[in-house]
Amino acid sequence: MLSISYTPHGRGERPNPTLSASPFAMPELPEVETVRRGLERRVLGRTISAVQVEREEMTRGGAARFRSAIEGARVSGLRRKGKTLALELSFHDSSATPRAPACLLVRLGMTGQLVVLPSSAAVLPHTHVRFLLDGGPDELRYRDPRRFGLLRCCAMPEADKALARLGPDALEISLPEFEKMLAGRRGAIKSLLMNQGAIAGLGNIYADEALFEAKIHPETAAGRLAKSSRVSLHHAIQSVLQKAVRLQGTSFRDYIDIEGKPGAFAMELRAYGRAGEPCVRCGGRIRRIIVGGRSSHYCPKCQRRR
DNA sequence: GCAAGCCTGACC
DNA sequence: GGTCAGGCTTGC
Repeated sequence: MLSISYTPHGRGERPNPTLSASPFAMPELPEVETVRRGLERRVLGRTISAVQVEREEMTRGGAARFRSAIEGARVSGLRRKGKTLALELSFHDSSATPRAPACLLVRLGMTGQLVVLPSSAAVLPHTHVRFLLDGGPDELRYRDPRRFGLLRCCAMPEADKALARLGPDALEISLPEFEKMLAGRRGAIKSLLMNQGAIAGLGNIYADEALFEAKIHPETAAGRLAKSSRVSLHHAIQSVLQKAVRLQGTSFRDYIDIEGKPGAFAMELRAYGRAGEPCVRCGGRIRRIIVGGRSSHYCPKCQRRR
């Protein structure tokens, strides 16, 4: 089994105790970055010779249009902003009507997976689109049991516009940008971190982890964070995401290796999903509350409200 | 019935 | 600029 990408459940890896409550690790920025790197190795520079749409509504705008917009394209670039992947498509056909560069935007939602497999491999349930590469022998498949994901093929300017609607990437945002983003915001910091238009890439899991690292209560008004808290939160976001990018890379390698090492998926979550457990820092009890309609996990003792 | 990410619409 | 609720889907 050759998977170029992030897949929540590999074959042969042991379930990770810290994730046992929620079997699917949601694709947030680190998982999407892992997918991007995998695609860079396996798909960049290759030509999508045919597209097979198994489920029309995944393509927005219709299967026929989707197919004709992509077939014959070479994957000339792979970008990521936040949790959105952009496959840049170029055409070098000799036809009378040359086609302008286009872009395939992919959002994995909750359970989306992009996988490169031999075309002969069994097609798993919930596989919605298959992209045949260079006329075979393998293909890129999009699979998404819950179908919260999005595939959209559009012209380049339109794709840029869509990406511009996202806030700065959470791995790239500078401290001044981050502070500007916080300024004047009266809502809960947790909600703001999950607002993709403000900062792109954080989901529920890493938002909780970053707030835990920075010792900030999730309901703190974003614009009222002290300078020291702004600095430590900015730093926590970067370090939590960087660590996760490293670990997902590891999990990916172990996934293709059937003998994957135990703990391959061990993203050590210190707050998320640990309600009722002792805080690893102070021994307090991790609490779960709802902030902005989302479950939030924090330590009431070391993440004090201010 | 709940959880996830993201959208939309209602409302202040 | 905010919040809140509802809807989508599936597996636990």
